[in-house]
Amino acid sequence: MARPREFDERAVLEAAQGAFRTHGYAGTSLQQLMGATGLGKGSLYAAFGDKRGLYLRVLGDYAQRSVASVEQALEGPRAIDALREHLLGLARSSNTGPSCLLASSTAELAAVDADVGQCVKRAFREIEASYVGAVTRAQDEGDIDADADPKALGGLLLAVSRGLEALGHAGVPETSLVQAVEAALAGLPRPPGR
Amino acid sequence: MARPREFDERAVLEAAQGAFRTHGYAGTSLQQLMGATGLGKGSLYAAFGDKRGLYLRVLGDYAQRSVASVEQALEGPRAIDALREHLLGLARSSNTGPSCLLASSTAELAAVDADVGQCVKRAFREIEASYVGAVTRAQDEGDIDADADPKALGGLLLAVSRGLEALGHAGVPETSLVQAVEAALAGLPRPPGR
DNA sequence: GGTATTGTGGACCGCATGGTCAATAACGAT
DNA sequence: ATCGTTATTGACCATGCGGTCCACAATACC
Repeated sequence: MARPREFDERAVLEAAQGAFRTHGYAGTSLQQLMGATGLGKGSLYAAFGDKRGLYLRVLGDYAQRSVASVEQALEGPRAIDALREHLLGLARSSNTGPSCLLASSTAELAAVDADVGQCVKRAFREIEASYVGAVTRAQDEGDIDADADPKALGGLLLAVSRGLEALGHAGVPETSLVQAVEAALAGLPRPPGR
Repeated sequence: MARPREFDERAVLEAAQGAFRTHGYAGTSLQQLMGATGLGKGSLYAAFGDKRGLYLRVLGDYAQRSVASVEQALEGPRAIDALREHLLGLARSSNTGPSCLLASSTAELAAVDADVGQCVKRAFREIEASYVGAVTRAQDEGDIDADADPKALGGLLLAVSRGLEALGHAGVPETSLVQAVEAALAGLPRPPGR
């Protein structure tokens, strides 16, 4: 009952996400958020509490989608191929667009805001679990040595992926990142006797 | 001639560095900078122009030292051992202390401030060159397959190192990072027939 | 149609921000 | 001792900040 909202919450969160990704948390003013979302100050505060509340919502959304996106990308029939495509995709795309919110919130806030820290830590754990799962499948499929520790390899893949994001955003050329990905894949232990 | 400075510029830059590393660029106020450095507003502005000027000086210093630190760490007699120690050191230390200024400035400013972008890009290029050099030496010393592409492996090591920094700062446990480092080292191509 | 309820817009607030400036202090040179 | 030069201090400024609040609008319910 009563007056319904005039805005689509999803769209507002995405607009705010764009602003935060481009300027960081402290660097994004309420005016910018109002401009990006099209909402007035009152609506923004009524809906999300305050700037930090909005950020937390945006970050939560972003983390969830990031995790889901990795999970989905690694689903392909042949895990090793899915991994390759996924990492090459990261290498090719991390140059473009605003920075990953997981990366920027880690650098800017994780150490200083417990909620942010918890959110990104959890996201990374889940993404790592995806990588571990992919490695395990690749072992089952005979593409990675079954004696290798999937946890260690998953952790390595996570580190590489975060490195790609950082370097891409810093302007390291795409070809360089692609080569690094190829080297990482080449370093995955092959099954013996094949 | 004239009145000499009362402060040690090096000390001031390091104090400012601490503040910027902890709170980011936009998140650090002039009051905090004054408090950290012990300088008055006027002195700060007379010496460095403005907040951004101070940040650029701090970042430049930090980048230079970071590059030098990696170069020095990789100097050991046996390149492969130096690499291992260096990466393990990163894995163990990236949990502690405020974030790496290269990481935070990349996330917060590289895309939006050309000078910052240039500085971090250059730093990463130089660090990568150090890794490439270490790989080449390890090849000469018979610890890495001479047929491997040192550029690709150096790029991979750079990506791993940046990933370690990000994940450590996000609170990923040290043991996880150490395992990832071991996996990365284990994946470096061994020379044939040994 | 009236009313209760919720959403919206923007005026408004106190304050901290980044930045300027002029008065003053501390030196080197002569 | 004087003077020119530079460093330091902190008062001062305009502005934009995050946040609050209230009058008004739009709906659901009866």
